[in-house]
Amino acid sequence: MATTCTDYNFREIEPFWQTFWEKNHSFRATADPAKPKYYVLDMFPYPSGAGLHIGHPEGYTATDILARYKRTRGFNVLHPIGWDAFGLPAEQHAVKTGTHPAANTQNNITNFKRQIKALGFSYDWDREIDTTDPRYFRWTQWIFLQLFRRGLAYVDERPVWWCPELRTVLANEEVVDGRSEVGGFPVERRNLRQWVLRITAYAERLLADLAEVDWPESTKRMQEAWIGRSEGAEILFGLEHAAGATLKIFTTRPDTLFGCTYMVIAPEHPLVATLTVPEQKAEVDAYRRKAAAKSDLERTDLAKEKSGVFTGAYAINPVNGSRVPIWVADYVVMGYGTGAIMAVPAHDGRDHEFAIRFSLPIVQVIDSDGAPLPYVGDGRLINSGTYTGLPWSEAKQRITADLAGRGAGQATVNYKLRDWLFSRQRYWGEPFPIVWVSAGDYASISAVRRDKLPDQPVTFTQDGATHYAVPLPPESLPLQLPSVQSYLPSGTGESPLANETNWLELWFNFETGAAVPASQPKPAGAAWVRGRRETNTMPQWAGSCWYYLRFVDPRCETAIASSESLKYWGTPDIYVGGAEHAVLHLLYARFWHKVLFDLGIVPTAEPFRKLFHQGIILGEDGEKMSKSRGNVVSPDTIIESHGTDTLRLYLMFLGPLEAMKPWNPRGIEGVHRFLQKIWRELIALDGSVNAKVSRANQDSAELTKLLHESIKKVGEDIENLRFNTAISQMMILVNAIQKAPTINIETAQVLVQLLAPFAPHIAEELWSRLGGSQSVMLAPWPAYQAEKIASSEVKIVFQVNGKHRGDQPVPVGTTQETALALAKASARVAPYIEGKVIKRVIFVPGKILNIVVE
RNA sequence: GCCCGGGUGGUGAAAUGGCAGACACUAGGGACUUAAAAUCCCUUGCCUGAAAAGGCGUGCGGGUUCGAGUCCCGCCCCGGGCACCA
Repeated sequence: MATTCTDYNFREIEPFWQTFWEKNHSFRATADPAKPKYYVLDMFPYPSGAGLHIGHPEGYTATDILARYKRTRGFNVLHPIGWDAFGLPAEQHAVKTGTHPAANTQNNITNFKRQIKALGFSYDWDREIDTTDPRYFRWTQWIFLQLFRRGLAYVDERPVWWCPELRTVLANEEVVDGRSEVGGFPVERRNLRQWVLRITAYAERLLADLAEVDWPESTKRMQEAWIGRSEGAEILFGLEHAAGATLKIFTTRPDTLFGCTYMVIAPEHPLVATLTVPEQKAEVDAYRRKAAAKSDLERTDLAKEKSGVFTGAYAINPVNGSRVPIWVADYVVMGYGTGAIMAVPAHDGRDHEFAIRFSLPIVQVIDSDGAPLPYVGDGRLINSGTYTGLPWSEAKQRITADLAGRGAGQATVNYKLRDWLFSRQRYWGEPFPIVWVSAGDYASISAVRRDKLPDQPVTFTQDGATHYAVPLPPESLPLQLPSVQSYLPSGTGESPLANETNWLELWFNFETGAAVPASQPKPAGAAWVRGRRETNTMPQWAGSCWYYLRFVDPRCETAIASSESLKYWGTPDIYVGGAEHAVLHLLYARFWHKVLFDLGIVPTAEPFRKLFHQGIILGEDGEKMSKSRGNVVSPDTIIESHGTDTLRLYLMFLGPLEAMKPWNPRGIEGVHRFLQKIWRELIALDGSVNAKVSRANQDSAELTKLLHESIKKVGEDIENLRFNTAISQMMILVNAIQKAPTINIETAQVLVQLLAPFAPHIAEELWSRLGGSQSVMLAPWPAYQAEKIASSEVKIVFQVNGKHRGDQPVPVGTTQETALALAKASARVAPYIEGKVIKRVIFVPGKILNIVVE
């Protein structure tokens, strides 16, 4: 059972074995309680029109090696793949060509599938999923409804990029230098009604549980920074002009409260209008307008010079009653803390810069031990009334506690993490399973379906009318996308779905989810209400937030996956993908997973126990691969010229998996030659087994030792994802086999087994020709024998004062005395110790003897 | 500015604190060949030397250690991420 070629003809061998695997369903994963499971997950690709990028096969080859290796170690391996297929490019293509995004997406998937199959990955294709398939996004919508029911989804006005010329909302990547990518028209920020997910409710757990996962430290640090927990205090400042009114600020430095000489509120702060005195109104309004017109980019660009205006109002410092001027400045942002700060110019760089610029007083309250201001270090308090003399950490607690006692403040924890903007004004995404109804209808629905609704109704108000969000009954899912006339946004800021009146405006049965266009008469029955569908769609993240759960039971029609499947397969044992997802995808997925955990649906609190990032492969020029640079390498080209086994091996031999490394086409020849050499050593010119390979042959002790060392090293390296050194070891073994006049056939078979996870096609072919039964994939991984590796002799290195002065083979177990005697007798060592006093001898048995002399 | 990585031959890279440069690539020389390709052998960090051998060498400067690419301190450079976060 092999091909008939006589030389290493990868063009014949590779398709042959790919067909074999496909016919035999070699990689189908079936739950088997008798076997331990191992779930290897790749970050599933977005099927772009450009096809596979060389970065895809890098990570996918790594996981494929691991998956194939684990199978031979007796694990029941789940290694699935699918498509993250909603998203902007397909929509843009649809706008341009008028073809349905689904058609374009299917074309791209077909192409991706062809490319991925050509790489010979051991995916279980029976589990293929596609996030745009209604049978899949039915459950994405279902999870949304769980979030909605638990009060974790709400509606709010949020700023988005708006292009007046195109009359459409733009994504960040569609805005280049303040202009639309298409057409180059100016863009502006505009508030639109958006769905928002309350990820901040999980901030504490998302942070704490990072301690439980085996992830790269850098990724954990990035998530920590993104969550941005800081402890401090909220402090209420009284307002001079309005008795009883207060201004709430957040600070991490309540210990510096006596050094507060002014306050700053964000331009968007709701109190700006009421605080500002009439004389300052014009100036403040002008400043606010200017700040609002600025993009985030401009606002940070202008950060070099602080700007701001005085409101004319004063606050009262709760700790000492001093009168503090209130300013408006855009270096304070509304989205963090309370949108207002107490400024302590002596101990904060930004406040200091601002105080200098506007000649505001600077009062030092922490002893800097002579260091210049601004001083942000620790120290004892000065100029701080009864707190003077306290160490700062103690002062923080005392001042906060004292303020709390008087109702003027409290200890708080703040997060940089914001709630997640979860809607897009686009066509090509999951529709929200939500219908908006009137207050009256909501009340009647609430009377009978209370358990399906959140504790607090989700509402928005427009043109004086308040709309209430009602979920579709889960049994009525999926809510499919209607076909539309145009994929262009409606022009009002709503998605193209807003133009589909018959889909949008409806009579809605809240018991069954049934819908009838509003243009038709209202059907009979108490459960029918007048509604309008949500026109937003979900972002691409939605589908990728839970796909790893669907893989365990991809065809389940009663749940996201059956509880038995979730129990057996659980979550991925290893997850491999790019570091570009370090924050967003990996944080969003953790959030959803925790919600599902709280619902009792998944058995663990964390989705990805072990995570690994493959490094980026750069172009030959050392730059990031990109179309515009023209340095993109396609896997197809290499497969055509050298075969996929060579490509796989080369990708892994380039360097450590996690490293960023440039593509170097010359190196491909090296690994290709390695495969040809293996073929030549094992197979004769006529295609039969080479005469030097026989069951009758006895391997030399050295070759036997090397073989067992190689079994050990290759296995260990695969477990640790150090594929480059595993390949080096195989090269060393093959070089030795080449030099041996004859080898035992079992040695050849073991070599083929070691090679199989890396270069599976040639391995299958050789295995078959060497007389192996069925597939090399079914042969258990060879075991090494420790006693075959142990040798009776070791080389001991002689050093004098740490410098290498020769070496000598000695029997294992040689004592320090014997070694020292040998060293003294050595012609190379002797001159360095002659006439010198030996101060000390360092002896590492079997390794090194270091003689320290005067 | 802050937070992560990283800096080793002509190149990609190896190296539990213990012989720096494994394994490859490139280049040079040789064998085989009418010739070329393929294949095989030798050389390939720098300096001195015919050789044996010796000296120097892992971005720079210090330190710890019998011994440092590896650990510590201070710099420089490159890459990535975040950034007025109170």
